[in-house]
Amino acid sequence: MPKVGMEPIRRQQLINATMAAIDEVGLAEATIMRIARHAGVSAGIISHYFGGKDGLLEATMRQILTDLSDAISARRRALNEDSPKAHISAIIEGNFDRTQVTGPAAKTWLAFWASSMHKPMLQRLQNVNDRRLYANLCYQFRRVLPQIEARNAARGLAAMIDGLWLRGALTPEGLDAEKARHLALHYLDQLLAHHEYQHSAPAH
Amino acid sequence: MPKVGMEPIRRQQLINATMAAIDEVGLAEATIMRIARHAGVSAGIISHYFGGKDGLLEATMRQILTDLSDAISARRRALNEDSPKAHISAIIEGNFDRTQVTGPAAKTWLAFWASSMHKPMLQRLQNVNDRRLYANLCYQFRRVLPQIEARNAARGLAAMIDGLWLRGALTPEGLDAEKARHLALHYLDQLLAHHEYQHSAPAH
DNA sequence: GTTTATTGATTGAACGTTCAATAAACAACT
DNA sequence: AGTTGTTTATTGAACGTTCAATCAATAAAC
Repeated sequence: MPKVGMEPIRRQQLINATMAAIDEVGLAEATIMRIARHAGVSAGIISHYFGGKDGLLEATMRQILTDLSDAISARRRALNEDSPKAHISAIIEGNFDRTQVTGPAAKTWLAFWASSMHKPMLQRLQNVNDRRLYANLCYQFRRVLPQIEARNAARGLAAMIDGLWLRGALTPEGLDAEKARHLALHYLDQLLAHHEYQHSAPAH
Repeated sequence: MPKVGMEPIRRQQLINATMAAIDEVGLAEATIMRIARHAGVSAGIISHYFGGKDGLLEATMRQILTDLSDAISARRRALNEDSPKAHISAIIEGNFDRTQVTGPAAKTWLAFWASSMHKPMLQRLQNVNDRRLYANLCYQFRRVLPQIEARNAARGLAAMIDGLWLRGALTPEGLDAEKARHLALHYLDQLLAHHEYQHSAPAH
């Protein structure tokens, strides 16, 4: 049933099928036959469009990172104030975006995370994304905190976000996005309140 | 070279070899032969002592969890005060114990974490350990905070600890235990300070 | 001589990749 | 409008590899 212009459609189908398969049986048992069956195509097509299994996995991780990045950017662009707290809140809420946090994406994310320890290409992707998050947080915190404190705040908040993700992916019920958001935002309040206190009541 | 009473020695050798192999090439490529070579024995011995690869992996995860538990228990037993803060600090410091945080153990830990999403036995082990940590934190926080706040504090601190672990396992340089401890303890101070403030200066 | 410990070749299953075959869609030409 | 040739899309069987598990053989210790 070949039609022209199938490439972008098939690529997307196969990426989605990859996440579905990983969600279902894990990365170790996500064979190309299982992924192909999920997408309703034959196994051979994967090598045709992605050059092999590794290419498909890389493309899948790329998409997850892009989606996350987009979710954060969209929220930051929609802000109507420019305060550090508003920006950081947007970053937090983007990280717990529905599309990111739900089922397949979250488990695939964690699977790639573990896998990236020993696959240079995945490690590179993960590293770039990580540094960007850290740099953004650092920049915003720096506007209201001394450098050392800003770096610690950025490290702490990044760890908190990742930890909530991790625990969300592991619990069978999935991540409670609302609770996670609340905990992260509360922590952010504490990080910033510490500053407010220093500056609004310095004589203490 | 068979001597009698080799069983406990071989079991420990193979468990250590498993962590070394996972640290070296990751869980996916930690084959029976590679693990056996690390331990300086033949491949067949693994099935002999552990009934198969799965048995060895389960025993390895069990040991990591036991070591972690012991590190925490030892620090709590060594306390000379009974305050919630002292107990929770001991839990934090136990989690960032040297033997836990260094190289092989940390990467193996994360690998099992990801793997436990789809292997019921590993999931069970991870779940038991998780609930114990949460219950302990909850109990200590409950001594100085209202129940809802205590639960949130426990969830937040658990997420922070896991997040720091996760990021430590992923960075090529390994986890900076000192920084991690500092961030977690600082967060703990904030969680408790919030309470102190409410109770020691209620008229404010 | 029996038990305990260990080896390593063998087996069978599973996987990713390749490629010749096939078929629909399109283009050119009558 | 119909025929023919070319391109694009897809299949699935065959191939070679890799792995975990098995087990008969072996050797030290008792």
